[in-house]
Amino acid sequence: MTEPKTPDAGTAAGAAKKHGRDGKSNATIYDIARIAGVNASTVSRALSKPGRVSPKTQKLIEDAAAELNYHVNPFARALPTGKTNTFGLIVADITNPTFFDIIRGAETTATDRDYTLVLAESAESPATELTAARRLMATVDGLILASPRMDDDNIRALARDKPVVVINREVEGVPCVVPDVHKGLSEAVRSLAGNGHHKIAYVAGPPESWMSERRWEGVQAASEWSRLEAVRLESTKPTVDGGRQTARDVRASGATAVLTYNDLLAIGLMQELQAAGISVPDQISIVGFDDIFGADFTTPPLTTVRSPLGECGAGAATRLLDLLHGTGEPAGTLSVETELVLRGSSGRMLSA
Amino acid sequence: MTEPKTPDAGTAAGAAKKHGRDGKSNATIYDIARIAGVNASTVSRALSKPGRVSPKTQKLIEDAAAELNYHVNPFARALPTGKTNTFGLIVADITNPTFFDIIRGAETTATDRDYTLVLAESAESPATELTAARRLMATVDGLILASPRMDDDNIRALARDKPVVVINREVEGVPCVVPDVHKGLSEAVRSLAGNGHHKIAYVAGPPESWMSERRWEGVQAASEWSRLEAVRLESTKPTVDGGRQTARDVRASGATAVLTYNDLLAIGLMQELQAAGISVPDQISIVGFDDIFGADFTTPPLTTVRSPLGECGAGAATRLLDLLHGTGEPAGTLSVETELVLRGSSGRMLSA
DNA sequence: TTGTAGGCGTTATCAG
DNA sequence: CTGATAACGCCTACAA
Repeated sequence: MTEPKTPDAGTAAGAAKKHGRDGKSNATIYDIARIAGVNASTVSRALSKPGRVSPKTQKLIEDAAAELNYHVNPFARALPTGKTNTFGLIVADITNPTFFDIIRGAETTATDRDYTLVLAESAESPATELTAARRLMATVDGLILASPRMDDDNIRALARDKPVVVINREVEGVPCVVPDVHKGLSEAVRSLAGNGHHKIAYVAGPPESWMSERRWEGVQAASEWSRLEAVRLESTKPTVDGGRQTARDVRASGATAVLTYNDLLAIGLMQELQAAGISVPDQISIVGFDDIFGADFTTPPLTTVRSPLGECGAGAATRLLDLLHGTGEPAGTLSVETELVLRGSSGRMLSA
Repeated sequence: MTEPKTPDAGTAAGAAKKHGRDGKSNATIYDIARIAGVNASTVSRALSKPGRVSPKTQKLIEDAAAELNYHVNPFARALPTGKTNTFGLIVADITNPTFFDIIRGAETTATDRDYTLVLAESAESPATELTAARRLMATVDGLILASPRMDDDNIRALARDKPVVVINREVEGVPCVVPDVHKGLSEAVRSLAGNGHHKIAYVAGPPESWMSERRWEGVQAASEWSRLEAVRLESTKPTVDGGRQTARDVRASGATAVLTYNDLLAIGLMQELQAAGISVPDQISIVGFDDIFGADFTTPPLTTVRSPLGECGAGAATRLLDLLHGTGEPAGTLSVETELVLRGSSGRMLSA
């Protein structure tokens, strides 16, 4: 407006240069202190807990900080306090789309509350999981375990160290977020019964899966209530491929409707059945579990019991952050509702 | 063997107790030093760079460390060195399954090489992206940007600070990992031409997407070569829903085959077209891009140009780690191959 | 080979 | 309200 300025006047680089910083290393509270003419500890106070410093020095310091483009060094901060504003999420299998939504939910609420998410996976191995957990424990303020495969004792041991929240499984003494199968499952079974089915099959997931057992129990309970016969079938792995492989057993079982441990199994099963010329749902009804991404891509689109995975991720993160901030229950299970999503893969049998 | 020991003798807790640690705070190199009867700096040496200490003291120290169940404090280590054994990955949209393979690839190679992956997303916003990047820069050794939306200059600025690798986009002076559209796209167009199509449409992605432009160029080039007419259509967002909304324009365009910026668009488009009673591929062929999870769930399964997303993630991570370790080129693009995955959604028109 | 001493950037505890 | 000063746990010259 008046006089020409040097090219970088007023910029952070300019300020840094002006104040003798080499621009490579970052500004520290000492640099700010020097410019603002106060002590470094005052700067620390002003920048961490606002209000404990006089308004004018506060402003002085903030200006200097802005000028230097100052950012706290998280490590230096973590050293005395132990806080990192970071939490870990360990999922059983990054490959499994079930976890996509969980990751998303957790990441979103993390950044919303100014936390950073660190991600790791266990590849379905209890040992790998424990290793990953131990590793993360050193760097994070808390940990979320999604469908953990390690045993309860290990989880409790971790939880003694730092806040831990478990998703998709109940562990005594540890805060958990678990979809309650009851509602969704009874809706599903009732729907099936209403469509004239008498015998249904449940295709189970991995034996280590806590949730698979809960779902089987739910199927049994609901079947009993609706006076249906329920049989249990095993699967090799909870994937599309695993689903394909169960087609044989499903047909042999004589069930006219099948519920699967998860959507992947359902999709594989449906593919295999259709390939064998069996019409879904005219000859057999299929109901999945979770409502993962892509469940509605199939023809017919998959009927499924939706687990609010995103909610679980977000809920667990919220729970953890509350724990970290002193609020929130130290333990207990947060139950989230499941619901039937009725699409095309289930319905009435076509009478031959 | 000789005398009765206390119940927890030999355990970490026992050792900690025996040596006066309260079991809450973690053991430090000083604790080890005391037990091993050496100086803390010797412990530091023994534990970080093996070989710079005599075999016997080395063993002494290692035993003490094991006894105390010692783990380095990453922050304390990071403070003097600046190294965190951590790198960041920022994806444009956690919602988009395209990125899950990338995340998986990066996570896997990260843990393989004993690094930890920190995840963040930009929600397709250049500003959010930059904020996230800045935030991560403070805590990580390097950064991977998957389909970044911010401009080249910002990326280069970040890259001046710490190693940065870009996926799905080319930025001058920054190491990149980019799928080369050429091969896959020419295969696709040739296949279409071979099936008697004369006019094809390209449904573009977001204007900020560098990759969308490359794909359009690729479509044009391949079309020219095969003497096809190519028209470009815009989309609102690169999602299933966005795909549905383009159905109208696609029909109006008069094209008999359409390539889309990504699979999500293709799936949405196919759903909408089929809902309108148009048969795929009998009346119109659809080819997606990427081959995301679920692309083969549709009926007919989606023909698509596969981008090796997992490879990109892994490649970028490897590249980054090499950079971090002094090996590897400082810049230049690593090109990975695309290929046509011929499934059911493309083919010959059914002559009316 | 090993010990000594200083520093990395913040926070916290005291005085003043 | 603000200024010294001592941790926090580890690394790294430098010296012995």
